[in-house]
Amino acid sequence: MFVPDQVVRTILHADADAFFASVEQRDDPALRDRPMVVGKGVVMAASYEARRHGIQGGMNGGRARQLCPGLVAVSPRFDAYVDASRQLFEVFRRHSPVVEGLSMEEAFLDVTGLERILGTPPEIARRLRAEVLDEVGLAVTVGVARTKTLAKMASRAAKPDGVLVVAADREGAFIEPLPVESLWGVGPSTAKALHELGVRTVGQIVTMPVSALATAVGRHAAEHLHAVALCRDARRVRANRSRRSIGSQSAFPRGSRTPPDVILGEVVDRVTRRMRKSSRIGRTVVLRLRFGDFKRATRSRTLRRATSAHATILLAAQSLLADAQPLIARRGLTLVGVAVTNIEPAGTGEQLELWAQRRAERLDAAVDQLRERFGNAVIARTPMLGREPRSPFQ
DNA sequence: TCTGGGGTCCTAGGACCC
DNA sequence: TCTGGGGTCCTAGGACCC
Repeated sequence: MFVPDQVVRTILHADADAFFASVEQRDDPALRDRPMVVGKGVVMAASYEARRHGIQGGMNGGRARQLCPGLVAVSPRFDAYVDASRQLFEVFRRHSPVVEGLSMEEAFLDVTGLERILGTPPEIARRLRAEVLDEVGLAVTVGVARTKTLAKMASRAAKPDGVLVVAADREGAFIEPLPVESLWGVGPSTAKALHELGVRTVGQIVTMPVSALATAVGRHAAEHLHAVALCRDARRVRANRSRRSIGSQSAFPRGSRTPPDVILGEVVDRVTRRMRKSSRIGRTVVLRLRFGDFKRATRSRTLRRATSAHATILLAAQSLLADAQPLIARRGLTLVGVAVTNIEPAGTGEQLELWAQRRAERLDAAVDQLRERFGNAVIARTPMLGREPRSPFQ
């Protein structure tokens, strides 16, 4: 017999405010209380002082300077953000055994049943914020509610540097007046489709039959929207979610002099390095392209077995790029990316392979050093275990 | 002012199998 | 031999998020 989950859960959504920008302001007092952004070409993060001038993430740097002439732009320091993120999650994990990270700077925490150990949810939220500020030096906003969607929207509404608890009997009052585009998961396209139905607020979604919503946004999205607008969202906080893909991409101006296959090599290098570092292998290679008109296309190929070998993944990516050559010749190319999906942890056999690859990399580096010292003529590489790579395709 | 880099999830059609 | 239902896998595209 189906037994519904009757437990009323309490979920926290904790989100560091303007993360990259706040780390920069924390580390450089000269940047504090000033409109500043991280990223010189494109705004990757904007401080709240910059946001007051209308500057947003993703915006072009020139436009941002136009909006705020005194704007300071700094280059990103990813190592510092990775470090801050690690500290942030250490604090999160002290406040709940079930922490689901959504990005470097935000997570859901399931605090159901922790009242006698850690206190009431508002108390947990207050202490979590105080500890992050004290230990990491960053402001975190926390939303508390019964479901993920409500917790996420509560923290959004409480930003910056705030807490919002949505009590079970206040859920409708909180969510219904909000515009549809404030719903987590509703972007420009879905918002437009809803507006065309005359639906502007979350409350209005409830008044629409699901079938009418479905004609505009598809059945699955319609059912999801309807449920979420009624504050029904049974998704649990899931700890230990493993990643589904590892990718990298590189954008360049149209007509760039560097040939695409050179860029492809660099991109594959970054991807396979990260795969090996995290002991993951993957089976599907996805080539991402963006053309001169900024429209996008993907091409993918699934290999016989999962791998993280640079040569295999490069070969697959090169062959996909060759297939797309007619398209590229016609439309021009402005971005090349490679993602590997169907990711799994490397098993014993693959661990050996990874070990061999790392050894080969070290050997290559040693050979390069010798060549530098003694010149090319002296050093000859004998092919090791001279096995020709077989076609990776099915 | 032409728009970075890293991800997730869903859809839909075709191939293939039982 | 034909038809149908149900399932999985692969490929391509799109929406959305930080």
